[in-house]
Amino acid sequence: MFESIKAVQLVSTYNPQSLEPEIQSRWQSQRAHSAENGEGERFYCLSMFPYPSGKLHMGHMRNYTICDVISRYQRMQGKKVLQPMGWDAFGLPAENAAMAHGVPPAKWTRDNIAHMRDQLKALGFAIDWDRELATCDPDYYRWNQWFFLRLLDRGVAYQKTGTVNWDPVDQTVLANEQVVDGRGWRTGALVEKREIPMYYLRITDYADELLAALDELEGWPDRVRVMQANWIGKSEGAAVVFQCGEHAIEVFTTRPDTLMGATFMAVAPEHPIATQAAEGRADIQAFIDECQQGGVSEADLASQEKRGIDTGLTATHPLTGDALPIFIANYVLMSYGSGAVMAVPAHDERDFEFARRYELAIVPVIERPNGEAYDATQWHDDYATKEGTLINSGRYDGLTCQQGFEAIVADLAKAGAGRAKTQFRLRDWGISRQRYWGCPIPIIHCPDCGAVPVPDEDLPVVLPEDLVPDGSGNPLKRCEAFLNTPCPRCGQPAQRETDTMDTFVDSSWYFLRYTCADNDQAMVDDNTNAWMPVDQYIGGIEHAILHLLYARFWTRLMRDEGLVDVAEPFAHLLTQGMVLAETYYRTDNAGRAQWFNPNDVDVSTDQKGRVVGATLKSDGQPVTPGGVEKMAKSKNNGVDPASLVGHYGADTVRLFSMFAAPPEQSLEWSDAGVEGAWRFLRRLWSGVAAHTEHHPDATTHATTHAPSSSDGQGEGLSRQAALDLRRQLHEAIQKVDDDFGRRYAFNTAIASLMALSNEIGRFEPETPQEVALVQECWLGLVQMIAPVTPHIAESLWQQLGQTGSVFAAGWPVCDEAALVKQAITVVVQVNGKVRDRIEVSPGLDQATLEDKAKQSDNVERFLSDKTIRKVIVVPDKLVNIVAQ
RNA sequence: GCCGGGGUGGCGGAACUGGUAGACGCGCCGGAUUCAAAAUCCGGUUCUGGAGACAGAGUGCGGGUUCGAUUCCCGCCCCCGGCACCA
Repeated sequence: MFESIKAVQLVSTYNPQSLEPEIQSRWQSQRAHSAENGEGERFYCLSMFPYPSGKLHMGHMRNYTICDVISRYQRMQGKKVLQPMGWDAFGLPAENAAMAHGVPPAKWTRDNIAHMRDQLKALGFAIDWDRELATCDPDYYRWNQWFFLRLLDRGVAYQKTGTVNWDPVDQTVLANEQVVDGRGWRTGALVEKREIPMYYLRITDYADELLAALDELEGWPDRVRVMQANWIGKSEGAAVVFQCGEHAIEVFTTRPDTLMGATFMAVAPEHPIATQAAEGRADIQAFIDECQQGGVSEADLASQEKRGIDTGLTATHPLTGDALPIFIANYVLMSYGSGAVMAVPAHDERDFEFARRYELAIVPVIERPNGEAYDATQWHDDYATKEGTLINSGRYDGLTCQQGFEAIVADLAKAGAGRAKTQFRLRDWGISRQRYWGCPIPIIHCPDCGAVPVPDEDLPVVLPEDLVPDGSGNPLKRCEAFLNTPCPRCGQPAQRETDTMDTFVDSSWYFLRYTCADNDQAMVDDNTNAWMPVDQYIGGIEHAILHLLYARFWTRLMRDEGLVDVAEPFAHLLTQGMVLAETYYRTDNAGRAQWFNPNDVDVSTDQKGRVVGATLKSDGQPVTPGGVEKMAKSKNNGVDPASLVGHYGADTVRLFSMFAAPPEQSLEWSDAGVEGAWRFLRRLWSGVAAHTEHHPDATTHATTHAPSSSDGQGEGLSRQAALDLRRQLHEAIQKVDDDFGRRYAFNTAIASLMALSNEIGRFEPETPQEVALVQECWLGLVQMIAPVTPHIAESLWQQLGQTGSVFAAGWPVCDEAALVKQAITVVVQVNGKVRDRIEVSPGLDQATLEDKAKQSDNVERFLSDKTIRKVIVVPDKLVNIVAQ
């Protein structure tokens, strides 16, 4: 026995560096991952496609491993699986790289794609590479342009002005990301808000449908549905008209019941009333100018100090006729509603703060639900109640909020000063970007004909790929060859639109294109309807709102154009968590932190394993742990998947990333944890090797299909240890099937496979039937681990005497008969505290269980001086004796 | 500021429908093997007290419901994601 194991170790060691490429080339030559394979039901398994930033990072690796495990599991269920891959290849980072290195974005992007494609292939994902696409290819983006023209025809796409960040030094539009503390990231200049003409898509026309359909998206996480619902933000309220001289100012309020408590109005700095008020008033103009500074992002606007200025103008309250002062306020957004609000400081927290600051009247018009007096010096959350009774509201006094709402809206309507109104928070989608590296908007500007659509036969409008941006505006504006073209309508010299499309346009329909990537005649075709909707979509939670909402919207636009049947593109959604790692730093003399990669740091622990210090490997001097953070360049805590794959092989890295955390939670990277995954695979390898060496005949009765109860497995077993092992195998089959197929709890599935592996290793077969059982166990284990670690599984499958691919073998079948237990453990509690555990046969009746529980010595000890009040019996589980 | 999520041993996590808190892995401690080390194998490992049997405490904090709460309810604290031009 001892010698045979020794021999096995000599002839057979786990060497993923040679094994994995060999298995991968076999898959490739057999076209194992083509979506054409398989007879069964279709299963479309999709990952959010990567931005080709340079090299694969851990977030990609995690995303695609989850997708691959699900794809391979579904394939083992006999389904015809589509798992495609592509590149979200337009975008800002390519322009930044171009500026830094003087290389055109196109070259940088395509080089990155080539490198990252190789990295993906080394990870052994079952991707159908025949369907690969990149959004920067004219073959792809021509359909963006073609469809945009359809949207223009239908009036879904239209032009209006929008606000952008303007860097006055570089004379360029900045992305929100490029505005740091209100200043341009390169120039440090104070950023200004600037209005420019842009193209928009009428997503607001679909607001109701996009909202209502969320209820039916049962395969989506609740949190994503809630976030989207709140983003769309449907609110029922009233439009109320205030007169200001000859101007009518319309505002929207969700609380018309508080109208009698309105004591002032506030308008956005860009509002026409503000512009009017600034005439001849330098102080007001100065305030407006100040508001024009800084970035346009809502986070910046909403978190800044609430400030305002009195315009000196007043508006007439539509019901009381009172003159309300009109303020310009920096917290009122021109882009939401009408850019003006009525302020009811007594019942709105922001208005309350503003009124306190500028000493404006605060008039409570709802009684506090708790009956206490209104305290105008301090905000209390119940001031925003909708459950009170109206006061100080003239003839509305005594009404409930709901009654007041209706009565006041009715009176406003009668007076022609308002009406009930539904308002959405959602705004139309601005798709114009003043950038080079994107899909050109197919418009030609003619001095006579205006904005003329490019005729379909002239598509695609091809983006020149040799330009290098320098940070000062869009290089397309200086590219004569692109710019100048005759007007398609009148033929005289005209210029192309130089704005490109938001990259969210590219990512709003790429999943449709995978189904027909080789079709050069149409955007989508019959294959699209055959594959759609996507059965399982996997990607980062950071896309919960924008990308996923735009994709839902765009799919509806294509439905309404008659191009696809479905409205909802993604039936099931899994939002994966981020990948984190420990950070280490030192602070230099200037107080700046210098960050060190975890790979370059040694950590020391005390006798109990607690971390007591960390030192830099290169100099042995201490570094400070900075906590666990998202892997990022700025904290230098990124771990490169490619180098880990080089060291341990893909299977180890895949196994660790699926084992260390459930997919929806953040995953903390740990080199020691990767070692653990590596050890497990080596034990698995040597366990199988020992079995096949020691029992070579066990593998000669090999089957080419999954073992199941109908094969007569399990017959002839009598030893309890053998029955227990077989039960553990079949419990694992049940558990892993549920974890992979329903729960997506890959971590617990792997845990039970590790436990099963430990049990097989402990078991020493004594009869030929028991050897057959061990063979059954190894086969089942290899099949079940295959979706996670496909390379080692293919190899072990063959070593166990099976022919063909483990993925063709299907999924092991649970034998219910094997699950039956002889004895179960029942917990006995006294007053809710566990005092004993008793072994009983299953299915015992309540009275017997209760008696057995009371006979326990330890239980008697706790009951000695007490009277039993009540006994709760949960059959096969627990007895709780309540005593005093 | 607004919307959403999270917080359990030294660490990652498990406990799926209110019923044994800590599966599995890492780390650490002890042992075997070794001239020695690495690797490997075996045992232990929530904390406190106890030689042990066992007892007490314990799931971010404070309260509540319940025979029983990591799980449900109320109030707080901290961390993370998104906020419409990063992708």
